[in-house]
Amino acid sequence: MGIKAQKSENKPREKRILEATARLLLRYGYDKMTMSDIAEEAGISKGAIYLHYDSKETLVDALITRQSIAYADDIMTLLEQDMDSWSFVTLYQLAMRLIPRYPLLIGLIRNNKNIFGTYFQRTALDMFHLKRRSRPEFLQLMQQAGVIRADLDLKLAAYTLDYMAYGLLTIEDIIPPEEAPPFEDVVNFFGEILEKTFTPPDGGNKEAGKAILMQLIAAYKAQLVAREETSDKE
Amino acid sequence: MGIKAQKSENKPREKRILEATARLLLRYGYDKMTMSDIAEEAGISKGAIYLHYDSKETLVDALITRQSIAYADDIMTLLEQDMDSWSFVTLYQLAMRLIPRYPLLIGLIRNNKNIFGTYFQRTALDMFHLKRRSRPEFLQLMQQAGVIRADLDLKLAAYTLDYMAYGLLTIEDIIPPEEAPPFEDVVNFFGEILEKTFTPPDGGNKEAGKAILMQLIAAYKAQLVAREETSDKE
DNA sequence: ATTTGACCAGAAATAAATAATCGGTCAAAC
DNA sequence: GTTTGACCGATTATTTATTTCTGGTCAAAT
Repeated sequence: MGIKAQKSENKPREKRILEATARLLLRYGYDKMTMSDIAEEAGISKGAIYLHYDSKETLVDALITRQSIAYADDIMTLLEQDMDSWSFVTLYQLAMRLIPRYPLLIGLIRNNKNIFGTYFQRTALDMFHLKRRSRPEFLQLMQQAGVIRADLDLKLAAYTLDYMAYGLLTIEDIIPPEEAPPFEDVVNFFGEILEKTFTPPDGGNKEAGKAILMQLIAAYKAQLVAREETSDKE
Repeated sequence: MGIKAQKSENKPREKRILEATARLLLRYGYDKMTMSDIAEEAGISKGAIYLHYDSKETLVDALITRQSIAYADDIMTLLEQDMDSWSFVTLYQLAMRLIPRYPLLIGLIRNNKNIFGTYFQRTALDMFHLKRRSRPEFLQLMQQAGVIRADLDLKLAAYTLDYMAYGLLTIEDIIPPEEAPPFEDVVNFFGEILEKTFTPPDGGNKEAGKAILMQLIAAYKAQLVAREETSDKE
């Protein structure tokens, strides 16, 4: 494992391949998008793609990993900006506010067959951290730090966060976006709900909570980066 | 319109047809379920079905209407029982608590193609009140009665109720039910969230709110019954 | 008056044969 | 060392012909 011929180090080209793939995935979907399409969109030859990735599948794997990292980065950046007004809720609010920047990740979470088609049958989905849900263990750390109400059942809280987030991402199947209130407002109210329901009245030790949080996100990102670096097949 | 040959008044048989249809819809789905299947399951001949319904489509229309009425009845019954401990939230909590009794209605709300298949292409979906979402106008009445916080943006509130309910009904696509907390707990917590977020601190005039509510549900049910009675095609 | 089930035409499924496409390779070009 | 694109086997799509099935009807039976 890992002694496969190493891949090209031509980073700019790699980036263009990934960007082309992202565009075409959204436009055509996994099954209709051909490797030739990608090459053309990226302005290179088909063979060049295989200088970077072993297969169509691993290419999409890499794209997803890349976007997950970017998403985590986005969240961390804005979390740091929000240093002063931070609460436990900020993380979830940011996660919702920023996810529209990554329609592919939305497609992943939603199991959008239009976008991913047979890719879902080929790849072990749960390898992606994204597919995993809010972990009660994480909430427990937050609770111990005092930024989540002590009397909250954490499995219930995690489940609630999950279905709210999922509902927010899928409700467009029922309500056309043009009938929806501004997304910004929806996310703000979402945060208000969490604040009123999950946060203890006194607010808890916000600094401690935030420290733990940043640590966890950094660990998560490190995990993603590690996967990106061992992207050669076994 | 309406001068079509009137249908059989054999109510017990009608009921058995509808029950058979409900079972087979869930087992086979609309497209795989044949009229002969239904006849056999109901223990009658195929022709007998057409003594009650003009087509497969109107049969399913009728079934949905029937179940919608039953659902509304269930809610009203339990609302009346809850006379004393009532709050604005009770309605939504009951609606969620009772909906699992009506898997077909869940399928409708979710646009479950497994169950309804091509039926969705044939029928104007929005004829079903169920498909319509929380109406801000309804919330406005509740707000005027004082059982909803005065400072709440009602379009936002309606949208939030919608995506929460939708998320609750669809999250099983992501989280297998056996990993979920007891549904009863989830619904209770759902109610707690609404209570904390939507209800004014003083609780408002609950009697007034409840009176309006019962009136609206009765009107809704009357509308459904009316449709059931004019179920002959134009 | 009711109820049935054989029957019909159109729709849908199946099968077979053929054509087109695509993921991936690698000798040749650069 | 890099990059390319013609090429290959396998999968997938298209076409055509054939068969089966199904929603709906109605003359006959009850």
